[in-house]
Amino acid sequence: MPRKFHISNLPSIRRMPRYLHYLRRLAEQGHETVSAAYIAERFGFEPIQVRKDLALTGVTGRPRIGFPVGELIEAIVHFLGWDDTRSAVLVGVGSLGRALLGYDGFDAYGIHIVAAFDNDPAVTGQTIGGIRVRPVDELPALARRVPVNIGIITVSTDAAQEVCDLLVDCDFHGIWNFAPASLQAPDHVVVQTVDLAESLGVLSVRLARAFGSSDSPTSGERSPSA
Amino acid sequence: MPRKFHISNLPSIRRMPRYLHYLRRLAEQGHETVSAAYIAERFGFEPIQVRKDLALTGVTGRPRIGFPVGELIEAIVHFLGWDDTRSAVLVGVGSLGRALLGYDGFDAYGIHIVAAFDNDPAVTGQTIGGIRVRPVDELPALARRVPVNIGIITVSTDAAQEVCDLLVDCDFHGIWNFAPASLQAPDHVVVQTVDLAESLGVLSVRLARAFGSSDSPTSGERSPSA
DNA sequence: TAGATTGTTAATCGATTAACAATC
DNA sequence: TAGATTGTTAATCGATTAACAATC
Repeated sequence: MPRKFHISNLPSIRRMPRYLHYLRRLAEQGHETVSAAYIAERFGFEPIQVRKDLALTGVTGRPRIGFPVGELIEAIVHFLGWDDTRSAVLVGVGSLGRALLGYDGFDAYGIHIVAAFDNDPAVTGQTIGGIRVRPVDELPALARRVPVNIGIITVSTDAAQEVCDLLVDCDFHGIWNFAPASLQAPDHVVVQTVDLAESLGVLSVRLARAFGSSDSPTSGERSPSA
Repeated sequence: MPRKFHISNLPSIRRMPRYLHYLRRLAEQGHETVSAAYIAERFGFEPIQVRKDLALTGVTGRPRIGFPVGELIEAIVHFLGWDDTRSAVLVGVGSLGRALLGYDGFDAYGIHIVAAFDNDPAVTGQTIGGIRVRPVDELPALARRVPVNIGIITVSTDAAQEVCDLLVDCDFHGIWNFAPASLQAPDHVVVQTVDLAESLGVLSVRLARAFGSSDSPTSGERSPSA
């Protein structure tokens, strides 16, 4: 038994949403079947990788024909657990929290935001994206009343760990974290961080390797509004 | 020569910003040295992995003592290219674009936003985070006047590819994409996508594996503001 | 000194890619 | 039928982990 819970096929899982997005477009365009090579071409992958990934969904293709687009879409949605909605609360209604609350597409990703919390009295009471913002101290009561799976953390770095602890205390199963902080939580809680610093780090290193270090002095023009 | 530009050590690169963040906190707390085991403990990594990662920065530790915190911080910043600012423009001033414009910490990540663009007349002319929003058709002229490395795409999925093409035409080197779309760009352009769908997919699969499928019906309580 | 911690060299592990028989 | 495309089995590749001598 592994000491730590270990997910295999993580790279494949990551690719699934991209396949799904593309397959939906193909379906709209009337494609009923698609070959692995065709999909691979679109993403710059090897066809064998696409076949291996799609095999995880349980859908089988037919030689000469390819894979059934509709079945694949359904199977990937199921594979990702997106056909099974989990409810979520959002904590931290700053500009990012506001942006997430305003996005009405999360239901397609199996997430339904049922409440939002913030401690700033200037924000509580407001309704954003149909969700009323409440003071954070009302969170435990709501979590007791309604089974909520997921907590979305969009507070500042300083407050993130504290909010994380609160969510853990309230028996949340998963945390979707947007604060640039490495949260510490018990092993049984799934913490998924969207780390912009990581993304910018990779972008920066890739740029440096492709083009050498930056060749554009920032000094050229200040913020043009100044 | 590899057909596709291939980055090695990508997993290590991804971990660097987390090390950096933690090391800075240690420095604030007065730590002058730190062992790989101590860092590993914090993140749940194996000490050898931390040693391997840190070795990439060129900093060498001393047996019995550990690694010099200050040197590590400097070396990681340099490794990530964050000591060398690249200028960027942002296209798409919706709620997410607004949130990014309002964030003043990007300079620490080697990015300086010099301009923002949108086609909505209700938005152009506004100043957000000290940046005036201009019509998109002014982008090429600005790109000619000021050397800009990076384009940040925060438009809708539908418009993302079009904006990407525009940035490519304007000789941008890198694209930081927040639209949930797999952009197609020439190989010499570095495209880094922040894919919330990917993140939600991984979160969802990890939750399903840890807890089985969702056990909380969404129906329990509607949006409480209703 | 003794022992903790490093850097290096080797072993393991998982993911990607290759090869190819099966089959529509 | 002929040939494109699949699923499977094997090989390669890169990343992680283990082992251990060097050293502060």
